[in-house]
Amino acid sequence: MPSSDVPDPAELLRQHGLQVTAQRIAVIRAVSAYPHGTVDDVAEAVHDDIGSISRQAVYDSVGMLAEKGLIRRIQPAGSPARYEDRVGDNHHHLICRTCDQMVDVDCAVGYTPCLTAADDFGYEIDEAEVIYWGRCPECMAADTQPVVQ
Amino acid sequence: MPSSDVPDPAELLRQHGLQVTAQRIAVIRAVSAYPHGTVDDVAEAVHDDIGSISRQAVYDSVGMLAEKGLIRRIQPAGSPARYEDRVGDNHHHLICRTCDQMVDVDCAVGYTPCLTAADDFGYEIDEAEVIYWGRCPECMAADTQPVVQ
DNA sequence: ACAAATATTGGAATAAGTCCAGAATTGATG
DNA sequence: CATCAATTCTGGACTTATTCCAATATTTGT
Repeated sequence: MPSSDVPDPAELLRQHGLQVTAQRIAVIRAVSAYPHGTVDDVAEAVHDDIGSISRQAVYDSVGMLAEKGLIRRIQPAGSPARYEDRVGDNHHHLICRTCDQMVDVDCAVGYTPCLTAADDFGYEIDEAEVIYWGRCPECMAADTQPVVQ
Repeated sequence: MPSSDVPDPAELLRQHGLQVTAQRIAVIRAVSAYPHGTVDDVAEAVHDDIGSISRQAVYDSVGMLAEKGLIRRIQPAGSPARYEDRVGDNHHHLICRTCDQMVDVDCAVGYTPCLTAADDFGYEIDEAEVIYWGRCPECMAADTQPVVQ
């Protein structure tokens, strides 16, 4: 992707009424570089990028960015919150139960909600979150290796 | 449901090779009485039932019961782990983003996985977890009340 | 340059879950 | 019924993830 296609983080922040700070720019870059990263992953990447950042600032930044729709917050069962910059296509995730590896899976519909509940109980449903669980090829291969007696 | 239809917790435990203890029986009863309860909810219910139980014993019990398929562990984004005794029908959940109220939604298929990923990446998929997010009727009504200036 | 508003810092605190040694209980066995 | 091994429970300590908070720093508009 040509660098001209990568939106300027500072511009993104301004467009959404957010103050531009070095920390926020670094957080955006970190989330882009490491999809599905945790706050710790992001903090580490930011540390490598601009030298240092408080955990509070990471929490504040990802929270604000997610609220504005600039990044997406996901949190599969048993996981801390994770962040990705692939937004707007309602893609799903496929996660290995053994090694926790996660891959993106396109949504057949492409927007929310992509499923209809059998009964909506009068709720105004805005999203059908889908997570596919299973085992990745590597863990399947490792699991079925013959046991040496 | 006639009480004869309610499986005896002790018998359930024995059938699954688990030792029968007062704590485990009380945990099973608590999860049945309070679907979608957290460990704290269960501990409180058990406390009312048999007087006392350690948090560790609650964690151990629900963990073991879930492993054996006697109860189900769910953990929507932003929530601690929750437990329910409605197992085997792959039902989904509908959660209010405002008040966190959760209701069960029947699965159109009734067994896992109930959806097919656009690309399975060679994974062996055993479940498509679906969570519907939105706002419940009460929160919708409260939100659209005219603002008195 | 200045000042208000916002953001960051660096801790303290809370919530959720795990680890652990010792005590208690369960259930098989004789 | 007594005994004992295995398992479970207890009551803390500990870890991870996230939030709270006062003081300080930075951004941005004037």
